[in-house]
Amino acid sequence: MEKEIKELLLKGGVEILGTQIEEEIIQFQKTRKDIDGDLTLVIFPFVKLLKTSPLEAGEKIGAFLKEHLEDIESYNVVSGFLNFTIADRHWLKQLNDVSKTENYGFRRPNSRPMLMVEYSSPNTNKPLHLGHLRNNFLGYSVAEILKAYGHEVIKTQIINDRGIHICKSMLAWEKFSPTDEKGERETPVNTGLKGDKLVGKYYVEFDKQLKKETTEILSAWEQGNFDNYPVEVVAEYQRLNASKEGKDEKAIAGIDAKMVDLAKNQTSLLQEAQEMLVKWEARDPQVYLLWTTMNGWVYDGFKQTYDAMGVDFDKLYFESDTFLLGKDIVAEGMKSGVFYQKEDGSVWIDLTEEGLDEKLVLRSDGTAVYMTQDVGTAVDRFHDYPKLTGIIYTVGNEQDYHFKVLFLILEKLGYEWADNCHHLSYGMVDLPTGKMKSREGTVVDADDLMAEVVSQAEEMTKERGHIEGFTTEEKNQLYQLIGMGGLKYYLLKVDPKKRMLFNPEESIELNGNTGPFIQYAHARIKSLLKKAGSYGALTETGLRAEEKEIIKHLVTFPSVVEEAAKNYSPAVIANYSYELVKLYNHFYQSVPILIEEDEELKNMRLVLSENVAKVIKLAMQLLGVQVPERM
RNA sequence: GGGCUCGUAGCUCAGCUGGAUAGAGCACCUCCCUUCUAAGGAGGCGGUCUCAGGUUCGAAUCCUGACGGGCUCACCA
Repeated sequence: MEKEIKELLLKGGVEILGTQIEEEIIQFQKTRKDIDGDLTLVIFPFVKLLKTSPLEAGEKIGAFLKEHLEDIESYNVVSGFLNFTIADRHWLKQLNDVSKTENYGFRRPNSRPMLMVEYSSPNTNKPLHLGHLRNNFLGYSVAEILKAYGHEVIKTQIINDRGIHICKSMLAWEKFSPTDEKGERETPVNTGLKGDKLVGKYYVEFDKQLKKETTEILSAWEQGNFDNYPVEVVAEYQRLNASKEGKDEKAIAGIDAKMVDLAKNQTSLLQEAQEMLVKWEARDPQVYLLWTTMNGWVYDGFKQTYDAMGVDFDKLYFESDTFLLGKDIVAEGMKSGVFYQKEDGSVWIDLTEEGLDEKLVLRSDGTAVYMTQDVGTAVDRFHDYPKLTGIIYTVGNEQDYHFKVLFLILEKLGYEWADNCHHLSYGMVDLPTGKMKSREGTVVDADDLMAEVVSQAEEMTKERGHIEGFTTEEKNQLYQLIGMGGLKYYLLKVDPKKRMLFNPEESIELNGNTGPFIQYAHARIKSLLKKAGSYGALTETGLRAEEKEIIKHLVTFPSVVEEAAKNYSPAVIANYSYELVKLYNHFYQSVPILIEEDEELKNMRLVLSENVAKVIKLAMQLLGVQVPERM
């Protein structure tokens, strides 16, 4: 309808208004609830053009449109707004269109260019936590949204499986894991622990032991005991110590931190970890075996968590395979003058013209930094997928600067796809008690949280569900579906870029703007349709305001999908769904359906209900939320 | 200090490229289950859209500045 009006105005502008109409001044909006009409055209922009009063201009335009469009039944002009009332048959036709289209709102698959969505990308030393849940749900959902918008999408993650931190947990396991009667150290099998949890435990253990050894060294130094330490370290310590003289508290704290670092580097533990890294890089068989084994544990553990989350990947990248990438690109970039070398051999890029800093891309010893790898990995991916046109990185907003620099470097290197790379930056998830801090043990573990939410769903369902005749398995599936649906919806309904508060109690709430609220509406419609049995097709009937409102909202779904895709925002979908369900619930409560005696009206209401259920299901699919037939 | 980002009801959040009297949920208070699933619906209470300027017929929305929160500015990853 909007399109038709727009075309008509563009074409007929000169004829009725005596002047050409520019497309930008044609602005539609929803008609206010308390005013008659289904669609509103804003008149103000025309006023200037016509040099008449808003009322006069509105009347003129209204009369013209009514004359040419038969679906416009009437119009009125209220203080600069032209409100149209549109014929019921128009809305019924729209409903019919929705009804005939199976995946309503979705574009033809693979009708748009290929994109890659990277998400999750965890550190193998740390079990997944609440923050990862937001990351995973977001990444997965955005991938689904982009698919629905027609893009071909590759879901991927890069697994951070190498580096000094990995050696830390390996070393701690070798040194501190108790052995059982068979002489075996702890494994997921003999402890019953999830692999990622077991490895995480030793990573924590490493830190604990490291801290202990560091403190010992520091206290030895304080007592003047410097045996066995390199002279330059001792000298540095004494220099730092002397520099404390006359400084304020803050400065002293800074110096203390430096002294801690100094001592830390002298610990046998850290030195052993570094030796291990060197061995790993040299592919030492023993270290490599240990590395493979422990990583295997982690992957098994992560797999369980991913399954519970309901996310998946089309392709995995491992940092151990990619950490050397990018160095040759730097070499090329040096030739073309994008990078430059300092006297000590380190390589940099100057981004000061862009308002950023100088950024290191190769250390003076020639080794790569994070940025180098990221450049290499990106280029590598475009080799792996020749059809690829862009990458979306789902990474927390603490890396905003990093990605800004990364994209700028890629652009300067002349990759035309750099423009299509996007950092899907999301805010941290806070707890009511404040920030999550692993040191303070305030991290919310992903597995624990999911289990909690599912058991909560079980409790609620037992209390008020309609699940007579369900098998145990069906019941468990339902609990899973409701619990996870609630959690996903809770984390996705907020604009990704905003920092959000995670309130454990609210996350398992079922009233209001929640997953179960939406799921419930779906189940209720399904139950209604089941009771109705078969029913006829749409015929020309009158429409109540409640029905018209639903249809109006239904038909915006395609543009909502588009908006969500363009903004990489599942929140847009969530809010749309919530609005739809509210409209439907209102209708359901105030309009008889099955007991309606007029068959045509009953049919129409059933078709309407069916399509609301359909769109709810499609929208929830985009969030990775499943909807039940009964609950 | 520089850069980025956020600031809307007691709390958690919507408000798209400027449009009519700023919306939901939670919490609190009233009502509604012999009509189809009440995990629902109807209503009430609650706002100087952080502040100050500016642009405009018109600003929560755009611009500038201030204030407040967060992130970031490593030869760490």
